[in-house]
Amino acid sequence: MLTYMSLRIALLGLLDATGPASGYDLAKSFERSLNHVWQAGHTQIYPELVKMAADGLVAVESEGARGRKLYAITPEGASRLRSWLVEREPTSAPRSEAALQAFLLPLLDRESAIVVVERIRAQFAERLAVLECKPRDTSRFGRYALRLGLAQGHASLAWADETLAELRGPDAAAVDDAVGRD
Amino acid sequence: MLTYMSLRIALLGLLDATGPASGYDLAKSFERSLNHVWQAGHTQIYPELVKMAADGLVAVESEGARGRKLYAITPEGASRLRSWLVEREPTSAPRSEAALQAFLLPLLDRESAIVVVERIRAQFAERLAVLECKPRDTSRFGRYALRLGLAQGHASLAWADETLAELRGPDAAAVDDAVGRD
DNA sequence: GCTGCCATGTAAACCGTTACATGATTGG
DNA sequence: CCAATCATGTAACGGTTTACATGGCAGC
Repeated sequence: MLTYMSLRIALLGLLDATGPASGYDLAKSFERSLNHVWQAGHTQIYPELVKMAADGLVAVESEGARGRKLYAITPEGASRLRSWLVEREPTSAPRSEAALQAFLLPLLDRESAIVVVERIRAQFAERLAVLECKPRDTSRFGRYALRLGLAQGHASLAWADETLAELRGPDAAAVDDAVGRD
Repeated sequence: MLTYMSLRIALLGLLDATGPASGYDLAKSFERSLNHVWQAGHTQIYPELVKMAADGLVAVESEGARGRKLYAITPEGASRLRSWLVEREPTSAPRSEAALQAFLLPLLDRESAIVVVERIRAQFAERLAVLECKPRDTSRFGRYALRLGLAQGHASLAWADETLAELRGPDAAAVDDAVGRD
């Protein structure tokens, strides 16, 4: 019955933190700063802003060129945002294709398993690289989530390296050392 | 256009690994072994099995008492499963309410932030405790995913502890400043 | 004039959750 | 006999993705 409305919260959070913004701006913000935490495209954002305006959580502050509409958070919206943050017990619905592949690894022969783990590792590494490019100090907003992402990313990479070492076996250890990781 | 069909893969994986099973059995398996990797309830599983049978990926092997239907994976299904595992580049669509709360922490005053992080920490700890209860050696199936979950869980807990220390610690003034600014 | 980005939206299809619904069997 | 568990399903709703669609403005 309960709808979680996390998309609303994310939008309210961005509006509260960075001031009035258009749907377009918010979509960009999702791409830039929130993509490792929550995802949403403009096709989800535009209708949601309309509904949120109807519910009094945001208001159109001004309309600019090219039909650009600037939304601002209302006191009601700011209040709801803080209530959610303090009261909401976070739920986790893990759905990770990488973890699913890891789960099913024993179905494969050793060679194939190594290929799969290498690909998973590459993806973890890429994700981590993206996070490590982000400024850690300048934007204070989102820095806790950034650190959480970094911690999880490093742990995931370490898992991939351990798993590869195990799959390649003790004989391969010497080769590993000589060639280096990755 | 492409649907990822990860639910199908998960079902095929379980059928391949543990032999023929009913929808009910599969729902239990999800709860028991796959819940930290992929989630699905019986209302999703039953219709999906019917569609998979129509597509020739599984077949009803026998019907037992109480209308119990035993599904078995077909050679076609096993082949598709392995192709997916070897070829599929895993995609991640992160949607974590805990991370969202972490992201928005700077909106709160120090006291509230501590309460929120404590709750997040408790949930990470609970998740980890569940994983640590699972047998690590007996069932080799799923053990790689289990280790991945443990690694990520420990990293998440460490993040919570560090964050709490920072929020409570002598640097806490910096957080207050950050909240006050802008 | 063309390319690319700004800026907004709608509609259909798909995936997942919640609620509803039914009946058989086992153990106390 | 009653409760719990086994066992299967359907329907409605809501959230997400993909595809479609439009037009303004800026720089080359």
